Amino acid sequence: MLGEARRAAIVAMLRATGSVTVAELQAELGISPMTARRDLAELSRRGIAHRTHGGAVIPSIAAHEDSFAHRLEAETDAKRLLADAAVELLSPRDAVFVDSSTTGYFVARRMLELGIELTLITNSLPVMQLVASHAGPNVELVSVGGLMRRLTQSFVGPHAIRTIQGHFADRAFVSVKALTETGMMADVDPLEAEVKRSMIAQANDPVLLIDRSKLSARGLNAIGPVSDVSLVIAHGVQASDLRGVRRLDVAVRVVADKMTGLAGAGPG
Amino acid sequence: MLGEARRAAIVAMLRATGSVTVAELQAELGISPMTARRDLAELSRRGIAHRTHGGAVIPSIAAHEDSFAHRLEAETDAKRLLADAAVELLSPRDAVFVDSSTTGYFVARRMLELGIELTLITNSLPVMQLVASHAGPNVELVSVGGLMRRLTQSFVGPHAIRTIQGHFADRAFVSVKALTETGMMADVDPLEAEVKRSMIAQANDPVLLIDRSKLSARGLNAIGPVSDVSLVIAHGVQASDLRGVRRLDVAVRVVADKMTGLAGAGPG
DNA sequence: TCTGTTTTGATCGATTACGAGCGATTTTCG
DNA sequence: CGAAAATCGCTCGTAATCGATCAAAACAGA
Repeated sequence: MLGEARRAAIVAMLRATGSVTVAELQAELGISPMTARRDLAELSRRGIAHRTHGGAVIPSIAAHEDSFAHRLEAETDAKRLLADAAVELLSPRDAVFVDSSTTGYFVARRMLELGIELTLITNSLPVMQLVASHAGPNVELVSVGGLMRRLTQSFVGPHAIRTIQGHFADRAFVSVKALTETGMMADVDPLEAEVKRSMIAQANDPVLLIDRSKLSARGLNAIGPVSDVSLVIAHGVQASDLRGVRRLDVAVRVVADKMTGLAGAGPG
Repeated sequence: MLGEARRAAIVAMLRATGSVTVAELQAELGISPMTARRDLAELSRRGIAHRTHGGAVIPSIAAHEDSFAHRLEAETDAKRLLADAAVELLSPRDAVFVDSSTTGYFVARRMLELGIELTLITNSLPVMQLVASHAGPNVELVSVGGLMRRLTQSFVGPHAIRTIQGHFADRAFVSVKALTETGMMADVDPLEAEVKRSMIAQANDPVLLIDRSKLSARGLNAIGPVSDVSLVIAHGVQASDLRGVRRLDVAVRVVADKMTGLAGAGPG
């Protein structure tokens, strides 16, 4: 039996029941456990199967990879540091845009912890929940309306844009999926990209927050040149990663881990 | 059984009933209590489940226990009956306004329980949370934006109005604080009243849901005559209470408690 | 046939999942 | 409020699984 045909059979079994075990493959296809593992590894690499101990499941079962809850777990320290740096910029009674990134969620949480009096404008449902349940009475919340995106728990679309354009804010805290070498900000979802673009446009001092994980991903939908923001706060990136930012002469602040040195490279 | 498949099964049980216990998992899946606990801990880490003593619940239910439970506990039976009657009016693919009343919350929950495919347009944060965590993929959610009112966990103001006016819906389910003898609907908060008025205006078949508790209160801010809605569904009211409604010749359906005979037919 | 490449199978130390024991904690109930 | 019951989760032993590595087999081209 040809390798590719065998893998196709494995895919068929996966689709049928939602999962396969190595032992099943051994019995069903007459192959050794090692070959079964190699095939599953290959299918996992292609994104067709999600490898687990003893076998594999179809990705949709374990697809929470990109869900909000799962993203919260990744790079938590970095986001906390970014949030700390971000809230330092705030003054009482500021109006602030916060987007639907997990980094934005951390920023909002830090704001509430410090009890700063301000107005929050967001398209993120988790941020709304946060404010509704944890905020003191001196925090105003404005929700951007629109259609809900399940994956990111956020609201997008024309109504969201119109509401954003109806507000002027002192600052915006935005995080993007990708930052190219030419200094373009981009995101995977076009509607989400539009929201971020509008927030940046409607804020006096838009701030871009990025950590290392953001630089590898490729975003397809351009948001705009990084020169649209007045400050970039970064964590865990190398100088070469910020080439595009430097080229456009945007102020950068790099936050460092706790004890290892201090923040504040570059103008800013 | 594969670990991930087992956890997927747990998630399915959670979604079906809203909660699971360790003992249930032990019986249903044939696993040890320790494994059940480990799975629940993992799902909790992913944000899919909220751990409790003896088992776990869906996160949003836990969240509501703090903020919303108090109002929800009042007149629960009445609201459930109203909700049952309300969802009977729905057809697949309807677009529906739901306001920020607790009755509206019950209606939304009943819709999701029945898995009806529809588009929900709401200004209620709890309803949004409900849809975000409980709804299947065939439910669309549109959030009305605007300023958050802490007391009712809802969004109001000009941006909310504009978003509502940008939509036409098949139905609207609205509950009001007061219904006068002359047939005027009213509410205590002017902004909230404005939202309800807009929802009624933008729906083909607006429906007013009222229980006895609504008739005693006095609302200061007029919403409009009850003749603006095409149907009133009431519970626990006496004929005299509905004088204003009858005067304006609006269709009324009175839902009765379980076994005591129904007005307007239909299963209660 | 010979030789080089690719695929498959077997070995084995390391890793991981699972279940049982048990003291600590929480809940229930008198 | 105190005691009993249930639940929790830490720890450890066992069993299954994993994947790196190397050898055998299948295959291709000269």
